Amino acid sequence: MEPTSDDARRPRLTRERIAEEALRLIDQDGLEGLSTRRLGARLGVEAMALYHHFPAKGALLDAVVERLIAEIPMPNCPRDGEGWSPWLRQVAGEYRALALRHPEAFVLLAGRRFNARASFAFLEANAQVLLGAGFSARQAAWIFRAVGGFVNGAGLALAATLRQARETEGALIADPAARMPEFPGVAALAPHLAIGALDEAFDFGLDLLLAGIARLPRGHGGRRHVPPGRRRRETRKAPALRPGP
Amino acid sequence: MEPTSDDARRPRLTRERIAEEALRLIDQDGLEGLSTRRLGARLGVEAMALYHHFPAKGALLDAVVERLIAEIPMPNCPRDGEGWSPWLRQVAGEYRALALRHPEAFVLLAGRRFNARASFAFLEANAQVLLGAGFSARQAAWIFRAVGGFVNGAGLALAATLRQARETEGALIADPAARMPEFPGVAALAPHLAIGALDEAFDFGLDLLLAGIARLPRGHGGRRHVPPGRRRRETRKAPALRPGP
DNA sequence: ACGTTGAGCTTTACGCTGTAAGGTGTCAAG
DNA sequence: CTTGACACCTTACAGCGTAAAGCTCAACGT
Repeated sequence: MEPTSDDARRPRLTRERIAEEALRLIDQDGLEGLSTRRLGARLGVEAMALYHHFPAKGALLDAVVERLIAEIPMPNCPRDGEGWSPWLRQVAGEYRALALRHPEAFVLLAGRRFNARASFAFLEANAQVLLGAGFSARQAAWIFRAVGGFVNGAGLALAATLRQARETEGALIADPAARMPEFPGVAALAPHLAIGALDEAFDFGLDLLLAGIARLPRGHGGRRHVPPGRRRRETRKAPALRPGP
Repeated sequence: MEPTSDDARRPRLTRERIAEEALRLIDQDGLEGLSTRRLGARLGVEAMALYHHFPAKGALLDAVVERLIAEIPMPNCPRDGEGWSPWLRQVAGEYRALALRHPEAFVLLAGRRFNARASFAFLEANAQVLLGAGFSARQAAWIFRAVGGFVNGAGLALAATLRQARETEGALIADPAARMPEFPGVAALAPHLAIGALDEAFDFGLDLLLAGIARLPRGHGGRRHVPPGRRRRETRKAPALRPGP
């Protein structure tokens, strides 16, 4: 089973090497630039060779997602009741850093369901911290969804902004107002939505969430969360279970 | 310039008709199922005919995004200082409803920068409401980013969940715990992350944000937002302006 | 020492994609 | 009737994901 033969010539293919080169290719040429043939060429191999390591391209993308998740350094989990907030803040920051480093690949993170182990391990660490802080399972799940949703959305917006900035490469950047006389409100907000203000906007949103979470009553029951405002008054959306059997 | 000729035979192509049929096709067969040829066939036309109405497929997708945005009913904008909260809640709910109705297309909304007029008009309405409520431009921009990020992320997660549920079509659904003995935390959260709990999780996150926003000091200056916790203590990420010109 | 095996990669091929280039038909204006 | 523009069609090309079969060669049982 050992290769031992032409290591000198070619370092042999592994899932890890493939996923890593795939990520590099995405970073360089965008998601649409990743094709089995081009990836194979970079690895010194024909396209079909990849299919001995992944059943389909989708599985390869899952591996790239896992590689991205693995890039997040996990700080040592606090077990006391108060460490959860800085912990969440740091993990959220690292997650966002992925969008900065890999704007072309970030949509994979935001758009695909966690499938692989590394992703579950990531989720597990978060769950442990929240449960350890005294939140109920229900609260922890909702907190994860809320923070996760925000971080995904903000990362996606950041990635899109970076991508667009790279495309228009120094061309007509911004032109904040004056270009849209009919949208004065947008013009007023524009400077604070520009690329330089993204950091602060992210911190703002995250602080909002964390402050709200800190104010939650801890309880393993977590019977029902009824916030300041009344429940939505319009007709509730159906829970969207599949219609037919 | 008027068609007036073979309306009986074929209703003529317009950008609107094309975008609408494209959305229907995406809803039915997924984003990857949208091809110029298949779309053309549905419209009773050859693929290349589309290129007389859109310069490229990307422009068509932008039109689909615009169509989606236009689907959001905009409630009459409040001009007083308190109406912003229910207004935001309703708009957020409608936005999320898009993810429910068009799970396959939602990634377009979350992943592409707003380009077209309708999208700007949407942004403008939000800006007007927030500015009218007494928030500074900076605050309004951050609020929009925070709520927008959350709503995009949550919608994406919802869409992914719906998509996955449709794929595994009644097959091994959920299997909440027992399948992963090494991830007890995840197993504990799983029931509250399942498809039936998504509504409540969304409301929870949104309430968190809205409550936090309501607590903001109104001010046109909005000099600096320094929340309960100290600023991020780790080294700040670079603002990510493009590196070299 | 020798045939067998099977992993790892290549070859070939198919149906699909987006779209560039140029052709065709129809209709309104002159 | 001629003209020209517009809307659509035809053809073609390079590239895509991947099914199926072939090649090469180290490792193994006998």
